[in-house]
Amino acid sequence: MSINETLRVDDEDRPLRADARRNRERILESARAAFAETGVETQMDDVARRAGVGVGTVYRHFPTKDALLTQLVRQKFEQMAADARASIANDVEQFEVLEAFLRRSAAATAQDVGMQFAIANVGEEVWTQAPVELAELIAALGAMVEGARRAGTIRPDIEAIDIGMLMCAVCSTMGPASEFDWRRHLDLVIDILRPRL
Amino acid sequence: MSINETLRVDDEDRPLRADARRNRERILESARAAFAETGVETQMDDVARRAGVGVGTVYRHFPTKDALLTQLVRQKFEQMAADARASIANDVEQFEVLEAFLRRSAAATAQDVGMQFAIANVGEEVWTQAPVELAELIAALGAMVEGARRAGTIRPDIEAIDIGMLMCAVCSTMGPASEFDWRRHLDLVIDILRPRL
Amino acid sequence: MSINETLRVDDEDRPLRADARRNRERILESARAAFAETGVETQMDDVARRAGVGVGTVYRHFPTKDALLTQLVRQKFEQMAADARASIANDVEQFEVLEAFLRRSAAATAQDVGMQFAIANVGEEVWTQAPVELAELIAALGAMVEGARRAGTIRPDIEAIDIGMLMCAVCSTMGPASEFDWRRHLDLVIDILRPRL
Amino acid sequence: MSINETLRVDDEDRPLRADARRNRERILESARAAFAETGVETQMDDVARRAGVGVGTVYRHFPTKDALLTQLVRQKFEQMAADARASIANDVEQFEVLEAFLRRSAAATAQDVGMQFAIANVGEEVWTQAPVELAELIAALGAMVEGARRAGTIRPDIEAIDIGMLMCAVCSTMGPASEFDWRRHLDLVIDILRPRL
DNA sequence: AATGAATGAGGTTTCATTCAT
DNA sequence: AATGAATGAAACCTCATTCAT
Repeated sequence: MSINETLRVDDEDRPLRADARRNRERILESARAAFAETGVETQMDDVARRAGVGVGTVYRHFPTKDALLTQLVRQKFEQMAADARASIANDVEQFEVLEAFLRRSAAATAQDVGMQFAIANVGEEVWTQAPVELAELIAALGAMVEGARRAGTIRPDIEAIDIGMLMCAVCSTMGPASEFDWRRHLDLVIDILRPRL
Repeated sequence: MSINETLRVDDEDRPLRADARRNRERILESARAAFAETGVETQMDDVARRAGVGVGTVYRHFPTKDALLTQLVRQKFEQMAADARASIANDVEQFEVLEAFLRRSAAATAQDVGMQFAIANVGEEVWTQAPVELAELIAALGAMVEGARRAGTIRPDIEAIDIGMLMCAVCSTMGPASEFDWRRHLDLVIDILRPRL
Repeated sequence: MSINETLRVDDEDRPLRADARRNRERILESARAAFAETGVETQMDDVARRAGVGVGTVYRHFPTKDALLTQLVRQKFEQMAADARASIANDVEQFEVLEAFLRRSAAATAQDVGMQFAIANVGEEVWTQAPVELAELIAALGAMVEGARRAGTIRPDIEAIDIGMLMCAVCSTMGPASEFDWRRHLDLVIDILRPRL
Repeated sequence: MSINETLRVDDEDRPLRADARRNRERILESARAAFAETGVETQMDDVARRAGVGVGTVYRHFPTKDALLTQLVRQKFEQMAADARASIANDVEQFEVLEAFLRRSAAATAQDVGMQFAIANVGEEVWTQAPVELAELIAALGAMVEGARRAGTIRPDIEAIDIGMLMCAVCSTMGPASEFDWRRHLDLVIDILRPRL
């Protein structure tokens, strides 16, 4: 969670009281778990129960079920972006950095497919609800791509947004009942990224 | 739609009365449109209204909202499988056949993304609900892959199921609010399929 | 079924065509079985299916579910009345005739409790729907009571209607899940009827 | 209503908030009235409207229409059992106590026949849904029977369960449209209970 | 600030009855 | 006369959200 996040409520500018902040964390945590298990149809009461608070409290922090879900999405992208930025710092060959990042991210998502699908089911608007975090992620990916391109280790026409798209695609084949093998999918995708000999 | 489909009800062996068959068609057609527009939360009453029949009639033909959705899925796969089979008949280079099929299918799905997402939102079980149609589609793809492999025009480790997976992935990036360009996605995917030089 | 019954439809004065009469019989028979098994919530479609006719045909014969049930009630009382009348003919001690009749009727009803409860659940109006048949039954019981009273073998203040009431009461304790032993109930009832020493 | 009842929710161990308890009472009261008037087909919305609450509130207190009905049954038996126990306390001749109890109970039920029939129509399972309360009632009746038997004022083979059965029978002849005179029925029943001279 | 009871619009499904074939 | 497809008014129940305590 970003520095911004821990210090401020969504719309107001007052920092949260310590207990309120703790509640907020617990709610987000419970929501993540709940949506992961039950999918979008998870009920707000469930989230509240898991967090050990009343529904009212959940609503005090997130005015809407959608708002809660959105926050979850934001966090996810934020974490990925942070991870991506951190990777770049390490001074190694950039394609390898990128590949490692993709494998790490995919594995992480696979841990949490329920959540992933819950998010997807909200509808497309999710993307538009976390524009900042998404932009940051794309930026970080852009840096990797740039580095790799200079080193000639990536297919030259690949852009950062392509990477995002392909990752999303890989995640889309992860469902628990999925007939598909997302690791195979990821391998193929990484192959696309390599420059043709 | 198969011959079976148009002539018989699911469970019984009597052909449907002419008017009943017409209604059934209209319901399916309306459902397709409705789900495309409104997504899974489309209400049965809406479907009925669009089809110009009472809800009861919808329920007479499809005992459950899920059953209706399932039938839609079945039809979709059936159509794709039919298309795929028809393509093979034509005696041309098999990779080209495959590529053309993929472009056609993707374009068709793009016309109907709402439906696509409605289906996805039912949950993963969809796959298991149209096993026959799916198997037929995979079989047809298998024939193309086989032909192309013999001709050396496809990456040799590609299997029919990979094609299915990649197509699903492409479709998953189609959403109306999607930031992504599925045509680009498809191009990349087709590139994966080609043999490395 | 009375002579009246077999020759005429409820409201009209034309005799039924042979096949129509056969259908009517089958519907009544099926209805009896269906209500016995499933209780009042039996659906008209079920009755039709059992009878091997369409719902429309059921409705042609009985304008209403209630009408069908009513007819069943009528038949039941008619049969009992017929049985009662027949018993009297035999020239034996009248209390014994009565007792035998009660035991026979109760046993018969016990065979068919489902039907019995279906009838009860229609609501009280049932009584008012078969006034003629009921009156005939009461009349027959009256004859027995009269005979027994003259012989001094029945408690003198007992009237025919009391017998009807007590029989109904016995039947009400017959339910399949009933904790009660209706045979015991019947024994007690018969004891009431005897004159106090 | 037992002390338990008024202080606690069915499944949990927390006492109800004052307003919730009040609502619960009102719902039960309204339900009693509604079922009395309209019978089993009374709709949950009606109950809610009468109680001046939303349907949701009714469902919060009683998860099912059946659960609501069951609670009504429970209360009824509980009240009768309480009445029976209280009667015993008074130190008079036990047959008279029993007779008075029967007359009181019958009269009370007669006030509320609709309810009585609503209950009956749920199906036989009602008995099994209030086993505790029923057992308590039978126990109390047992005490009376025992006392009377020792005093020789009751027919010696009568058991408590017989009393229960006969009471049910009397109630079954109470319907508003009933041709029968339940007071007469009750008189006859009480006569059975007396010892033969 | 937190709680959880209350709300009630709506969603799916049923089934007695009608009516075109 | 018979058929069974169509109808659509309910019925029950859910759950996001509000609001009194």
